[in-house]
Amino acid sequence: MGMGRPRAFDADAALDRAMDVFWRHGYEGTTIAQLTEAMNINPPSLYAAFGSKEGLLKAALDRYSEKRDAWMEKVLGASSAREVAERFLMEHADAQTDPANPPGCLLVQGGLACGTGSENVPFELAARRTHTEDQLRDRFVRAKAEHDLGENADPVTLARYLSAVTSGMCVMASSGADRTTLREIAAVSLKAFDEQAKA
Amino acid sequence: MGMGRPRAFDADAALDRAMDVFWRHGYEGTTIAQLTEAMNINPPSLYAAFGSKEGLLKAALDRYSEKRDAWMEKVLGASSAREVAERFLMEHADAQTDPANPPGCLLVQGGLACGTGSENVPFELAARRTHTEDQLRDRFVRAKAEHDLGENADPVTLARYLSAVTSGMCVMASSGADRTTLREIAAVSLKAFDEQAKA
DNA sequence: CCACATTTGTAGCGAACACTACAGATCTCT
DNA sequence: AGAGATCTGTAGTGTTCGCTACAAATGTGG
Repeated sequence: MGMGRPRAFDADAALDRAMDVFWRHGYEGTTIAQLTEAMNINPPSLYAAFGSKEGLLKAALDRYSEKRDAWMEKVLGASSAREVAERFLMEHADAQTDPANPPGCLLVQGGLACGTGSENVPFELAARRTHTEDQLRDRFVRAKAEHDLGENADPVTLARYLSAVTSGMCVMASSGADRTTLREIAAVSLKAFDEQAKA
Repeated sequence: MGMGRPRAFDADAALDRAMDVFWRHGYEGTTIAQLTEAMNINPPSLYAAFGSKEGLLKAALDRYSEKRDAWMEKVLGASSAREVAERFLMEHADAQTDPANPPGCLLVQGGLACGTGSENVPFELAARRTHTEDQLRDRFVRAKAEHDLGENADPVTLARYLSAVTSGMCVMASSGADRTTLREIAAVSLKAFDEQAKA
């Protein structure tokens, strides 16, 4: 008995293309048509190889996790906890703005949705988040004028930092983090503020 | 000439219901059917009052911003920058876990999508984020055993904090934050780590 | 060369989506 | 009371979604 016609595309290369699409548009914002076009295959090939749209996402996440684990090994291999933290944060900043990939991280962006016809919704949301950030910044500008903040403290950076932390808390809250957990994060964040504020 | 039949529902109350649905399922994950059921009206009433699904979201965001502005006024009214930061962070922790609302913040959750049939995708993503957090925690447990971290430093809290910051950076990166901005956030975050680590 | 197994492309399936036509109901104003 | 205006509920519209039936194409083993 024969072994059947061989697959005419490279599954790993196709997965990389799919990962990029999911990363850019989120799981729900991605359509099968976008995926098949990016992967250069037809729907039956996709379903034969990955089972379903969700199966394809999981395969893409597995591939993403492989790269991430290799990267984490480098981070965790630092000789001190302090350097682990520094590498983790800085490498994240670089990875999330790497022009070779869509912005952000697949594990967060995958849950976002920017489907066709509602691309301006994320824009609208971002604008309103920025508004809060601006309010904080203005307050810190005033504080600096009142010598309530150090000479080298930057109101823009402080406001951005607080905004980033609360956005991160959002992500964790949506994953089920409880109030105690979020308060602990807030308490630790405040220490960074104290250090930065007296600069 | 007459003024027409009066509206049979309270627009503000309906808006609150819509806000809850958007908050819980994200914009794209929300269907008109879910909205009309929650608002207790029929599609034509929704479209007559708000124009479109996106128009309804904007109206809900406006209503959300009103409440948020009132809340921010309280925060910004603190007498010192330090207390502004503390209130901002702590009130966020509480607001995002307020059982009266869905978890998180509408301005972030609104961009998420948990449509019917893919509720497990956010779950899958969260599990993989937790994996990274666990790797960090284990590394910090080791660091503590090696007296590389203070006696009172909590590996779980430190790992959670770093995870929250990087998730927040994701949200900002997806809104267009550049590398320099993210590195500044990372640098500030590191100061909190230092303070916490020597505890 | 001939069964057999698997992939590929075309074409289209049922379901769900955002949205609306239409007719009857309910108001205000004269 | 009657005319004009707006809302309400029913029942759809066309489109797009994830997914698949089917037949032709392409491989292997006997």
